[in-house]
Amino acid sequence: MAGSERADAARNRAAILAAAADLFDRDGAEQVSMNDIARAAGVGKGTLFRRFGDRTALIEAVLYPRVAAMLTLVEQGPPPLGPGGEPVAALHAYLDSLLDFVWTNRTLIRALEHHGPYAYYANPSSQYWISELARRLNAVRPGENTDYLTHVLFTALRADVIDYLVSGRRMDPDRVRAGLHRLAGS
Amino acid sequence: MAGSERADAARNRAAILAAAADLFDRDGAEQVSMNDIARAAGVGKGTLFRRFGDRTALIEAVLYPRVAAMLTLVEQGPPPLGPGGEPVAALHAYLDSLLDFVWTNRTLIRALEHHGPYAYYANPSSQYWISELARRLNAVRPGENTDYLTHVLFTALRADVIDYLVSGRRMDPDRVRAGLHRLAGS
DNA sequence: CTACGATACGGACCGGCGGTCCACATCGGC
DNA sequence: GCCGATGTGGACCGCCGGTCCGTATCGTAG
Repeated sequence: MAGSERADAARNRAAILAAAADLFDRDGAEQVSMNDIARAAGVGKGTLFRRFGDRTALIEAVLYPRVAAMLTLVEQGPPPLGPGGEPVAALHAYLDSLLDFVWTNRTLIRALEHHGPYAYYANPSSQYWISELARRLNAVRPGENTDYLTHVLFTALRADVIDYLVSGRRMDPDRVRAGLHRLAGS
Repeated sequence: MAGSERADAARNRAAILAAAADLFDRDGAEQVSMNDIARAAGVGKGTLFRRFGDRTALIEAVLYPRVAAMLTLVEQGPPPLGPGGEPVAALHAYLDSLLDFVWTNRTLIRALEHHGPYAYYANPSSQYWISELARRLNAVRPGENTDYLTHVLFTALRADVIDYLVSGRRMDPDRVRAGLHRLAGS
């Protein structure tokens, strides 16, 4: 059957994704080598690269379902996060969700951030989060130039930044949240 | 002579620093291996590690004189950047200087940013820049809690962020500058 | 049930990295 | 000119991400 996946291949793909997710979440993505993942999945290294191409793609594949879940909430969920809500509430709900998402998946996202020059920003998901952020900011501040503010807010939502503030500086996550909302304006 | 450096050792140290600075500035620090530097300096790899310990320390050593120069201006130069100026002007002069410093040395600073979890923030220079920023912010906004704002501003001054905005997004550096000043408040 | 091409497998292998080690060379005070 | 302290350089180490290819497995056509 053309375009379809052999049964053993599908089994291995699932095993690799599960093993990678486990190891990444437990040890931090930067500490886990491709060999580690292959061994944990009970699979040869070649299989792993054949399925996913390279390390970055594997990380993105692990992250993908979590991105998709959040995307669904943003695009089709109930207000204020979903469409149809009042602009100020929509903006704040969006910031909260992003903050939560980044915090929960910080080890994976950090690994993407620290790969290549603009690799993280070039990621399609990032592009989407940024443009959606710009949209919601503009709805709250029509006419204003929110370009720079958009990027500052997005940068303040980087995993390494949040992680540094919360884990390194022991800043209360609610303080971070409040700071973000304050920057975004009422 | 105890504590002193043999003549050949001093010569090699200078050669290594010069070669490293050249290569880093020309090719971007992330592209340059320790072997490259050793070869360019006409020195064995062992010598390079004996002098500087590891890659991070070498990068810091290359950056050090530039940091020291800026430090002198901040601590002993004429107002508004140096001490004695009016608080608002002092803050804005400081932001401008930091922006300029980061942009000029972006390849070196990026290399530090992408090393270990909090390596960049743990760097003594960073600690100083941050605390000085907090001081000047507080002088302008007495009584307010400027903790989070301080870190957001400092993050907005990361080399990878500025580089992404200016080189990647083609944002006018003056726009970045204006945005920073706006965030810092009048 | 068999035969057979397409597909997938796994681990030896590759080049290059940061970092270490140590037999040997050089330096410089006496 | 002697000789211990200091410095040197490149072979070497373990590990990384990524590739290659002889072999095993799959699933279909007959």
